Amino acid sequence: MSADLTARAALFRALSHPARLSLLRLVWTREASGDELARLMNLAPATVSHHLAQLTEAGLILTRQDGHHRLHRAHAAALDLNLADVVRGAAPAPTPDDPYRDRVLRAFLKGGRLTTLPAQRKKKDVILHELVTLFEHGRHYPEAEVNAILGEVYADVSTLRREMIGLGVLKRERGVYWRPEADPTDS
Amino acid sequence: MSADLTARAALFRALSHPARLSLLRLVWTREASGDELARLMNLAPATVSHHLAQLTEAGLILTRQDGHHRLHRAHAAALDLNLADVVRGAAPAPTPDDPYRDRVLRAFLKGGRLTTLPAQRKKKDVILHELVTLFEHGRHYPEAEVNAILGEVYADVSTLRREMIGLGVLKRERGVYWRPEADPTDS
DNA sequence: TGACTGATTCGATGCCTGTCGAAATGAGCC
DNA sequence: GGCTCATTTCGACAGGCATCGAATCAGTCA
Repeated sequence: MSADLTARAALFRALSHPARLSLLRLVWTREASGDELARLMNLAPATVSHHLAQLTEAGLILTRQDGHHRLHRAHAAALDLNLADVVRGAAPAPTPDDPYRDRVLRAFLKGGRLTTLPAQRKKKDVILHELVTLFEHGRHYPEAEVNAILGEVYADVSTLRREMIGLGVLKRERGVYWRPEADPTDS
Repeated sequence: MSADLTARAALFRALSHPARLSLLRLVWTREASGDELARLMNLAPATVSHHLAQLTEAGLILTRQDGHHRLHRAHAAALDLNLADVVRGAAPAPTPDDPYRDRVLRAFLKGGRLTTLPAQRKKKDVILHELVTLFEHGRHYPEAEVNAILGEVYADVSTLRREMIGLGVLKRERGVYWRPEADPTDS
């Protein structure tokens, strides 16, 4: 019953640019590396990487390492859906696993500690969503305990706190903190 | 065999915003008027109108007049497509008729003459695409003939010429004009 | 016809996105 | 370890888009 219109919109958003459709079609039957695609499409490698990242995040492209290259191919099965079903919410979640999330977590959380707080918003959100799981639902935390918990992970505790409040994954009132039940970024 | 990635991307673009998905779902089973939708979604009527226009242009919503209201409903049949087919180009054109195009043409072309050249780019493009059909494919036109043909439709011939060249629906070289085979806005 | 009401358009504002060059990263190889 | 090449990230810029209030338009009813 999770409507989650934003997630569905994100799927369509990934498909809403001609260059990305073109990319998908190019890797539909055979694998191709990033700069091969860049050459085929007359785009800068950076731009292709950008588009591939969006397709990957939507779960529409799979990637494997092969020597110096990284080979991409379309995840055709993920697209075998009826449009109307997706719009109405009858189709299964289009992104079963989230490779982007994994990449971000691996990149910034090393040995259980946060190396840097990402500046890019999407990545920061991933990190904050992950870190807030350190708090239990339905419990109230005094600021000192919040600081202790976050301090295990990252030195600049106050920034983390502020960012979590800003994102809404953590709530504060009268110096007491808690983790709200509903994720504010959902539907 | 027409790739026409831009048109396919446009379909996805129409679906790529949560508000538009929400609108589609609201009018999936029952009709609703614009300001009813605005109230339901807590958006300004202007914003809803904007989103409805995009959905309509993509052929996803049908509208009929009823008393003081204009009632909208989802064109569910237009969405009964397989995502992979649309991406690969195997699905039939998602927008069989184009109500937006019709509206623009009716608004600006009266009695076979152009009343005003629209300032809004999307509308101007519609008009220019329509007017360029006055020229045959594979023929070369001296400037005088171009002026004569366009003059039948609109007084400011030089602006029309310039805009068509700019859009790429008309080509010029050494004072000779012709209509290129491929629509530059396709593919 | 005139007036009313809902819908659309216009104009402004702020955010988001596509694009690229340059710099940083990372994976293989010696 | 260092070298090389592909890829990604960063920073910047331009163009596009969502949103709204105000002004305009259009259709209906009296």
